[in-house]
Amino acid sequence: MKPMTIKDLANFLKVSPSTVSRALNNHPDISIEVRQRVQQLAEELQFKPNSFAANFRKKQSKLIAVVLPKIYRSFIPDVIEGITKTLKQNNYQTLILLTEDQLENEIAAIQQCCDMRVDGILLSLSNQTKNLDHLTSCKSLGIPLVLFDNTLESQDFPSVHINDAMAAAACANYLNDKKIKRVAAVFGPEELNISKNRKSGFHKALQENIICDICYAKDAKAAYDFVNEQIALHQTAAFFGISDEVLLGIITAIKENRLSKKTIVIGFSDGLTMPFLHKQLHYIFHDGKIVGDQAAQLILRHIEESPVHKQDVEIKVELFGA
Amino acid sequence: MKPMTIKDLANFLKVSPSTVSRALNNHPDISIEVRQRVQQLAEELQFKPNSFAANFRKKQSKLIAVVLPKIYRSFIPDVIEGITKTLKQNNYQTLILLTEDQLENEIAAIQQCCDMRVDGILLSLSNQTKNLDHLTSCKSLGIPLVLFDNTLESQDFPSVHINDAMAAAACANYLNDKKIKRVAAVFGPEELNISKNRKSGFHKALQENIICDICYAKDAKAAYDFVNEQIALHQTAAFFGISDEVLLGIITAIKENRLSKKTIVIGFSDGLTMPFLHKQLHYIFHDGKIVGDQAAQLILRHIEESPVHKQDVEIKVELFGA
DNA sequence: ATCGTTTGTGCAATCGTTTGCGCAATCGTT
DNA sequence: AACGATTGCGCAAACGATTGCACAAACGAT
Repeated sequence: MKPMTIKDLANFLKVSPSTVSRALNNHPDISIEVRQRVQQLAEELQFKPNSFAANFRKKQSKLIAVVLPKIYRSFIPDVIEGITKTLKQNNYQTLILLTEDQLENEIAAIQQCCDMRVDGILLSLSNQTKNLDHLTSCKSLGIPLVLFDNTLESQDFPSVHINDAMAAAACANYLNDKKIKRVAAVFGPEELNISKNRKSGFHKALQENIICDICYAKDAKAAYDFVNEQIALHQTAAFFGISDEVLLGIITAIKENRLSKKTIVIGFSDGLTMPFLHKQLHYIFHDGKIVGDQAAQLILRHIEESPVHKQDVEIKVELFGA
Repeated sequence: MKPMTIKDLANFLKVSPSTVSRALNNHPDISIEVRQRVQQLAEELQFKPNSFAANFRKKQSKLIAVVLPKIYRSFIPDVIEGITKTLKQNNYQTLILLTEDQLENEIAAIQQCCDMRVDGILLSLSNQTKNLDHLTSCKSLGIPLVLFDNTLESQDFPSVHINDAMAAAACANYLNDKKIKRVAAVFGPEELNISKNRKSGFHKALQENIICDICYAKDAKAAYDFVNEQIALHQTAAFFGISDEVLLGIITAIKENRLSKKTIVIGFSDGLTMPFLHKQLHYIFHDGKIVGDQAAQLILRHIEESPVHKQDVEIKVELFGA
């Protein structure tokens, strides 16, 4: 048997389809009594309007696409959680497209989003992405887009992220206060904007008399090797790690060297695994849920109040730890 | 200016809209020449058919919903990666709905999926879910659904997961061979089917003369506390952990007790963080990508070849480690 | 009683693609 | 040459909800 339509409901109630439609949408033109009668019957019969038809007519999908490189083990899961939660509350659904850090996939994903007429796009750039040329189609189609996490400065698209430079500076200042002589700093892939910003913030704040060895680690293993090396060479006793991934390498290395007690470790973390693993960890609590929530709110604002002036969101962070 | 339609293209090419539509869809009724002319112009003008209209007409969304409790730090990210990759290759997009382990959210999510007419649903049960009654609407609407990871036996819906009992038995056998006297086994939340299956498999295989202390840990901290306790009480030197989460607790505890070298740790892991953290770890490699890929393939089969006979997929796993 | 308003409802067009069916033109067979 | 089969394309009717507009009824004010 065919699914019910608005017409069926209308025939049954002896009103016109338009009335049913309006009643269901709480249109003020319809009298309270009729509205209730319609809604009640719809409820009883479990009638669900065909969303294809509605989307088609209204030209909106109630879909927001989240385009990102990969669902890493930390941070991103929280971001997605934050996004879906906020979107759901506003009757939007979340679409996930992964780019695997390939620019071509990112381009294809954006194209895909445009083709399927999503109502908005949340984008975290691949680390191959050097400019925003591939986003022109969004712009011309009028699809709102906000950048989050790994972003690029842009006139056209707002972004949401923490103030990486300032947060990294806070870490540097902590180390300054500890009067250390030397620190080993581990960043992520060099091309990532996050790496760049955190690195420059860190360096600007770090006192000049502190020697700083640096490394761009693509994964925990690379950080681990670097740390072992540094310990062997300089008995380094202070480490800065840009992410949970590299902190894992750092912490594993100092534990294996039996140095966990006397070593300072500081960095960026989502506050779960790493602080548990190493109780003395000091960290900038980088809360993905907030980033996700803010990004979602921003895109919703752009969807609903058409031309909003471009405005970035900068999330405040704090230094936590023992 | 309005976006182009098939009609515009048709007028321009002096053919009928139906011809354009068929040409674009490579319908064999259309001659090669016409087909090429149409496709070429479409390409040049960057014409994209309105997917709302197409979906509406064809009654399909090309959307698969993935409904799951939460994006934990391990395993699930891989599952999602596997799912999206396979679906994308088949021109489907992935929708994420999180239930936060609440049955009511799960019910609402399923309802939502039905309302928006997704083409299929991949569901990992919340741990409050004791039966599959809320899935009847999918059944009656004919929306294919496959269960994955945390599942329940069902006549109606196929499922994909590893053979938990057998994998846990493999761990037990490893311990049998090591001639240990005592083992502490840490499971996840008691109500999880995964916990139940792994536990019973483990116990059935474990030799009777081995003393086994068990614990249901809701997180790493609980596992950690339990392990510390066990070490204090019995100098336990063998541990079994059901997931990366509890393994983190176990490993952290034995490291803090300076026991990492002489202690056997075995369990289920996604093969990333934990084996890195503890090089001596033995683990059942529980690959989320494969689970995701298989689940996606299964749902696609159900969508495309209408009534497929119900058939579960059991993924083979192996014991890895030092 | 008459003439604006307001209020509530229905009519019918519309969104853009797909698809069943009809129909010419072409082809192959005897 | 005549006839059925095939090929290639167009016509027009869907799909089901939304919405601008028309319009009747009810109302209030003069």
